[in-house]
Amino acid sequence: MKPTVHDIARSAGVSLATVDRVLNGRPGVRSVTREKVEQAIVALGYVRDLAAANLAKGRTYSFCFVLPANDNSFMIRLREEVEDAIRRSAPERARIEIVEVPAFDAAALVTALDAIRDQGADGVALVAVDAPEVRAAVERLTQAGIAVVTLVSDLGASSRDHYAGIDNSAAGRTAANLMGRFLSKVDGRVAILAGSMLVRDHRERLEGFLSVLGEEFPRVAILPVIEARDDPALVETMVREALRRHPDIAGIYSLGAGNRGLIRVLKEKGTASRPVVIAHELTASTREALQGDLIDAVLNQDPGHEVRSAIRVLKAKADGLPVLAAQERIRIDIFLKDNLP
Amino acid sequence: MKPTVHDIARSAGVSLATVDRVLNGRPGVRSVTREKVEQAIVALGYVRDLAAANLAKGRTYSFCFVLPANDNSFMIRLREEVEDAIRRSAPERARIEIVEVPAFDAAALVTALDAIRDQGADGVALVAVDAPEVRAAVERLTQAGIAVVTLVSDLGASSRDHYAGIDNSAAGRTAANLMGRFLSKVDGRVAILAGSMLVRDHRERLEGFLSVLGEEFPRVAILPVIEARDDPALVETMVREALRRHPDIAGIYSLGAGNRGLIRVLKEKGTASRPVVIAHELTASTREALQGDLIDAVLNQDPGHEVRSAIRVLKAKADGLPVLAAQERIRIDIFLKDNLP
DNA sequence: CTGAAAGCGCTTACAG
DNA sequence: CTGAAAGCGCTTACAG
Repeated sequence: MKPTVHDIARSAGVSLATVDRVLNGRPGVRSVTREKVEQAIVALGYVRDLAAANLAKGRTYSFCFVLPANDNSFMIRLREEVEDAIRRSAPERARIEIVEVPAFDAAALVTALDAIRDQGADGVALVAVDAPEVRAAVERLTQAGIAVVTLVSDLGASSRDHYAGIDNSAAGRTAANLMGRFLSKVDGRVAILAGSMLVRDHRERLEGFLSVLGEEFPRVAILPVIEARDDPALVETMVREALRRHPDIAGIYSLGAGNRGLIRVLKEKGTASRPVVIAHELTASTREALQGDLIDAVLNQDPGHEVRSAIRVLKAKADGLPVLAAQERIRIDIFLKDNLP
Repeated sequence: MKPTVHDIARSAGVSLATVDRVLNGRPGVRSVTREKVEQAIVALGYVRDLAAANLAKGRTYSFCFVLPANDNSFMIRLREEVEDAIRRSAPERARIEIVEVPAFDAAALVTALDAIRDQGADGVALVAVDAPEVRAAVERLTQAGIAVVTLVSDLGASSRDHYAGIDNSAAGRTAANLMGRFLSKVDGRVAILAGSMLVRDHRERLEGFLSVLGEEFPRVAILPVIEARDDPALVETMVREALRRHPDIAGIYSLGAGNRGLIRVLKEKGTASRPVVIAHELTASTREALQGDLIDAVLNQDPGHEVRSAIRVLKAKADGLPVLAAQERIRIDIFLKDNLP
């Protein structure tokens, strides 16, 4: 039988309360007593039953997800995944709330984070806007003992406990590698479509893409980055304009959201004469475009995994437990039309 | 406050024991009583605390992993992941055992499965050899109320509860798509390297590869499949021989294991004059080959995810709980040298 | 600094 | 068919 606190108490000749004090590193135990208990613990090979502990504590976790009120498909999915988690969280003694803030708005994000700190919570997950004032607000949260996980987009050099998202620089490099190999002519021109350089994920993808393309496919020319705020309508206009001005565009790397707009333009061009296209995030529209041969590859991050991972990490932090790095690494999915889930 | 069994008992005017009987669908409750309780349950919006239930039951899960005694890197990793899980399983009231059986040996697998059924267990995970007698043994397990999960390689049309592995047909199709696009000449010759046609995963990869290559890259010629039993030494000999007989091989798809042998041959040829190579499973050697430009892409399944997923599913089945399909889908990782983890 | 007792939410003999 | 009581492994006031 697995040893319990009773076994330790008996073996060390102390009471349950004392065992508990030692187990939880609480003060008020003479060091001789503490040592006796510690010896019993290793001698018996005791490992504590966390479920029982949490039950006794009546512990219920309280987490908050701060999400941008962005209406692109990816953010909508992300919100749905959090809502699903909320539905499942009832039996797991966790209370999860969603707070929406305007997209790409550091000030609003800071206000929301400070409000959470004032209310109190065990942990916060946020899609970070990469700005000094956000860094400072996160610092205030961690100072207050609240665990912080960045979601989807990270915050550079901050005190957040964990980042639940993909390596965006690797994603950019991967996109460049595929783009270079998929281009039929070695010396085409490539257009890059981004949302905003205010968020770190877009900046990192861009950087990664440019570096690999520059090193390994030096004859490919790159047009100035098109910044379309992840807005389908704006994307559509700007891509149309770019293709008009540069009819020889051989490839498009869409590293942000709003791909619906891009796909409308591609559809007009037709499968045969469209450029090579690599986009991010598998949504209803990119999936359809992949199947309809309008897009060549989609790099994806799984919002369900990100949300579940963020919650697992917040729980582990709240319990003071280590996180299983391998389990929490969010992978870059590469989808061709052949491996769509 | 979340309602508990006490609240239901009070609200329905019955005892805890009766509430428990209704909750767990146990017999011996008059239907009037049962209905009173059921009404209270919905009225209060009760949801049971599984952790507390398991604690009270003193439930401890007993699972068994049946793994092939294969010494390729992938199987070694898989075993290590199970061992890690065993280490972590102590606090989670689960007892997990590993049983080793000779690789590609249906009879030995059947013997092992029947032994487990006789001993008793809550669930079994096995790397299936796709044979009728294995199917029958699995049937006997599920008949005995033991949950069965196939791991890495599935068992066609069987009564297994779940498959924790990738879609191998999609993996083969994806490999073909990449191969077709990566080949510099549209009309090269491609060699295929497999382990054994006795395991379903290899057969499915082959099928998927051939179908996409045939449809989308019809001018690519395919050489007869080389079957090398996942054995590095054998792989080395056979690949060397193939390259000697067909010096014009432009691509190699290695859909099984034993890639160390393949990589030795590639190293001799040198980065510049080697064929396009797509392989499976990220191991120390394929990783190094990817970084050293000896391999172009590696399709991977994450053994850690597969093992953890198998355990989650076995637990859910043992508890009679639904599995979260989205969470348990094992993805095909595509690694280029740019997105290595 | 230490311990006896009650309790977390559920289940399980046992008695009636 | 139904209920009172004890217990799962841990924690928490409270008393000393």
